[in-house]
Amino acid sequence: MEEINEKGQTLAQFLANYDDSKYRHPSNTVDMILMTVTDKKLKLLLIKRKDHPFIHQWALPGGFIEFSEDMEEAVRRELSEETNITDHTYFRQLYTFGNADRDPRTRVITTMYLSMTPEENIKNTKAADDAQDAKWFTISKKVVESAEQNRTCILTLDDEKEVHMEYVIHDTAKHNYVETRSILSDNANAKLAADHIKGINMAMDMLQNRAASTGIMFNLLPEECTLRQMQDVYEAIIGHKTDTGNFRRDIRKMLKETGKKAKVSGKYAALYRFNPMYTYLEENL
Amino acid sequence: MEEINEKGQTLAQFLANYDDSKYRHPSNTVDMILMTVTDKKLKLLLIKRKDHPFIHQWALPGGFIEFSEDMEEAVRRELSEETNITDHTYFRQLYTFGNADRDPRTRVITTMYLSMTPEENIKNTKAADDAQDAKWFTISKKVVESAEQNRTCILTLDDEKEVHMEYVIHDTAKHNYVETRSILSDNANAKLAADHIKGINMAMDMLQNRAASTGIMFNLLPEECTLRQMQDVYEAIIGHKTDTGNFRRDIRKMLKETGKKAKVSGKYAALYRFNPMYTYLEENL
DNA sequence: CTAATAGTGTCTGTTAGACACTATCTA
DNA sequence: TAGATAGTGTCTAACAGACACTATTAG
Repeated sequence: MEEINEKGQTLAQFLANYDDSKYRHPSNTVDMILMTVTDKKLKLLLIKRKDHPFIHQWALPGGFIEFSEDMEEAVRRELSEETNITDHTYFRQLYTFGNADRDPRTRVITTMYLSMTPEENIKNTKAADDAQDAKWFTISKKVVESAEQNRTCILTLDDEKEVHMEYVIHDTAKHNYVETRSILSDNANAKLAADHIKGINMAMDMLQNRAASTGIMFNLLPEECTLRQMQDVYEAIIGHKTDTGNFRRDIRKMLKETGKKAKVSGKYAALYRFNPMYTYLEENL
Repeated sequence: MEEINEKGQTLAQFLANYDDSKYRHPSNTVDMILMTVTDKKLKLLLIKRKDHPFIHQWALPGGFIEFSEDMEEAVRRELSEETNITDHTYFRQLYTFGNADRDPRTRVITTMYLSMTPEENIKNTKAADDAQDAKWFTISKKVVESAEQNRTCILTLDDEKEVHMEYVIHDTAKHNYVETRSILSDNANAKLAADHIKGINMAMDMLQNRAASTGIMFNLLPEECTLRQMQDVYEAIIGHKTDTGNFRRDIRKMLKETGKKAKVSGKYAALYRFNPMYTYLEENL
């Protein structure tokens, strides 16, 4: 039985008359916060823009969503355009930024995705069409001051050669939300395009928060790895050293033994793999 | 100093030549998951669509984002269009759904917001232009089976008269993500439009997860309330009874005393208010 | 030998679940 | 009086932080 609306139209008739060209529409993009760990340091991929707007500023890789393309398809396409990353890379939606004035070209609504991959998966990183350069930056976020309703953190992005970006992040607890302000620090010699610092900050919050209680960090590790490798990645995420005994005691709950051993700096260390049963803890927003 | 791109253009010149009309653009909407608690039950506002597509189906209130309007402005506008809700209503972004085929009219990318308000704030709920009806549904999500890598829940939406919607939600833990499937149950006599069940399910997950560890539930309570009122709201969210002694012991950490007392069913009970210092725990995604 | 890393054991204070209990008011 | 709700106290097992410890290998 075909349903009919108040004008007596069937769905097919309604769609035939539907016209969305009367209104101007925003552009939609996906941006990727792509992380890996190399040399025991957490890294973020940034590109240097070669055109307006935000010319010569560092930005998250990303691009427009095509009209008939799912958002996840757009993310996968961008991932393979920017790097030679395989299809199995982990990514998850983080947040959608859509302030009316966030891009001077037109209204741009961007959905940011957090993506992670082990070092071994990154074959080469090419600078895409819109980029002058693409670089992996060491990223860290550290709390410098914490009071009852305020917290101050320093988020740094450093290429360990010439580029150093540093933001002071102030969080203030209001009645039912947390207000976050990000200020470019004086010792920075470059800056991030648009509102990208907001997404990067949210990604760091999420990662640091979930590192201990979920298996999220295993997306930065090879399938089989030693406890020491795990602890190195964990410490790269949270930004400080942690107790080895406690770390091992707690992480074991998430692991399966492989029976294999690998030689790591002299001694033979046991290899473990993540027990996917623990993916469960991650599910919740 | 004015920056110049490879074509020798300043930003102003670049923008003057920028034209986004060559590509067809998606439409962008905001949808609201608006909850309250009445009669010790968690409620969700749904509207019955009066036109194609999804005609006569129950849907989340929402609408198109105007070209020059911030997303949060669109949410506030929709909130006041659907209800007489004041400006102080809590809302937070949940997720953006943008599958290419999710709406038969055109490509529609929708960002869902979870919004909560105490019962007292809802003066009247009007059916908007696009709606035949607007109703508050009792919502609950309960786990019915839980194994190592699988979980089955039942999510019900019931108007306690004639409409009963029921979905079976299957979660399966994969290597690094959780796959969720939602199936309309046989005992349902109505259904939700488009993919709205997905957002509602995510909202319930988030609420249930954060109810114990954050102050999120205080958005459903008047500023000053008794411990019993809090426990009622908490139980409405998680869907089952909880131990009164333990609940009181734990919730006290988040409260400030007011010194006032209110008469609740005979006895005088102390009134408390939420200590916003605890907003902090909520911040993290 | 020392330095570095793999890996273990233990003590302690805090927390979460279970449950038993008293007090006060209404019907 | 019974029944409901306000509000408290206690026992226990699990957990998290701090820290001391052994074992093996490279240089």
